[in-house]
Amino acid sequence: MLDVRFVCENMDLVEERLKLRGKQIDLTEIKKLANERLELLYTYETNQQLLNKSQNEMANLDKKSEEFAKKRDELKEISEQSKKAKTRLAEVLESLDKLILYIPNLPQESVPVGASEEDNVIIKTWGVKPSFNFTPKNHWDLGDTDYMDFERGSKITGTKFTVMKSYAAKMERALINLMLDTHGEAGYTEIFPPFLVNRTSMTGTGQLPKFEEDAFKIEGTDYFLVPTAEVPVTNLFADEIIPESELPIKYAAYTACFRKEAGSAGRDTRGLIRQHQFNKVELVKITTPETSDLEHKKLLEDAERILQKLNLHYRVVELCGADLGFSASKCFDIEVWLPGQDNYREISSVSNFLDFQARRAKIRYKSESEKKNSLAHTINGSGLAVGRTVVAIFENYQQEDGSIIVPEVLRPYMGGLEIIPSIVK
RNA sequence: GGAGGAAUGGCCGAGCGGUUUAAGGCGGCGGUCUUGAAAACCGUUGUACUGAAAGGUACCGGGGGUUCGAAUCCCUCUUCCUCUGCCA
Repeated sequence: MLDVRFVCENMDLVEERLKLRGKQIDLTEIKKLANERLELLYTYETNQQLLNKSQNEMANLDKKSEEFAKKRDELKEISEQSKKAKTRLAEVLESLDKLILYIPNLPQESVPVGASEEDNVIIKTWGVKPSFNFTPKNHWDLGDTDYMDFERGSKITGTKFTVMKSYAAKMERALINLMLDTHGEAGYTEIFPPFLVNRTSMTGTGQLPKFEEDAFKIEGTDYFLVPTAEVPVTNLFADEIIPESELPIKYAAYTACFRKEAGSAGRDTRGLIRQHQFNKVELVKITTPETSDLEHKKLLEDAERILQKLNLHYRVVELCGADLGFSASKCFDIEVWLPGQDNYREISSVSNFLDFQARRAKIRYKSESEKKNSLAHTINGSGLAVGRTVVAIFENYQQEDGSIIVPEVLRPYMGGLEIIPSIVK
């Protein structure tokens, strides 16, 4: 969330920056509540001071004296006023929280202006599109049903759940290991977190309260299925103060991810692209404000490395204001080339949140030079979405007969397998 | 799932409703002494809000209550430990 104080003192700037997201947001109610908070705080603290100062006096008075009774009644009056202010203060804070938690992060100044994803800016292209002397197939034509069983997935669970089988199942597992090993070599510590998180964690990283309809909730509990490993891993440091010497913290985590995909009904109905459950390896960094921009760019490179190892053609786009996620201040998407769809598709999203998540989750660090505590910066990115990587391999490495060449770097992870036999009839 | 016990500062550990301004110890930091170190001694020590500052307020697992006044009494929730049941 944004700093209430900053919002009140820079209302014009904040409104201007939020416009980059294509949204008009009214901040006057926030300012009103913030002022009331200060007034109440003053009333409460003045009364408390009076009460505290009377402590010794009361202790030393004869409990049966008239003076004691008189003083007691006097203090009772003050105490009641104090409690009233405190109650009202709690209400004001709650309303204030409610408002501020729904306000998205400010886009960084460098973020391109735009109205939709059409306005994202391509900043890099790596590799070349593979050429085929035949018409490349979709991954579902290459995989259905012996490698990817869409129908039985729907039967046992529901639509947008798929059963991975045989070499495709092995490839999911192999990719997870390849990704975790690669990131491990780059200095990321491996984390295997719980797949269920509580409401506080979901709020800390910004999935709640605004996007509850996107999350799967376990009935009868306050637990949510993780929509991304970002949630458990970033919240590892919630409510903690990290010594600066330990920064940057670099974590890599595999989890299954669960998303309701509310609002995207009718899109990507076929194939593995959009699923309610998918595997993902996520990279998370906690940094100081000074280094977050650099670490953001380095994290992008770490994610790109996987595609480079797999020799998959991709491009990097910087998201324009309108396409930016709620918590992000700046975001790069990596889009892999999918010949079967004749299109680039997002396979990784690498965001810098600055102190937006840190303020929500209370992730701080102790500065060595100044000996004070400050909010940390958080960064994360997919490294990569595993299911979509399988899609990319199937479509980019297909041969005319429908068999699929296993990328060399993946072979040691698949028992030396070189070719996935064709099941195309 | 059942039965007990516990929760106090970075850590350990005291704490009869009002000199608690949370004792004491350890650790950390600074200093004295020393060629250097150790030891000893002295000082210091968290977080948030508020304030220009001095300072003030709050925080003894969370929330509520009793009281002029709660770390202390009451209710409730959570977490951890021990024993026990079931279990990959």
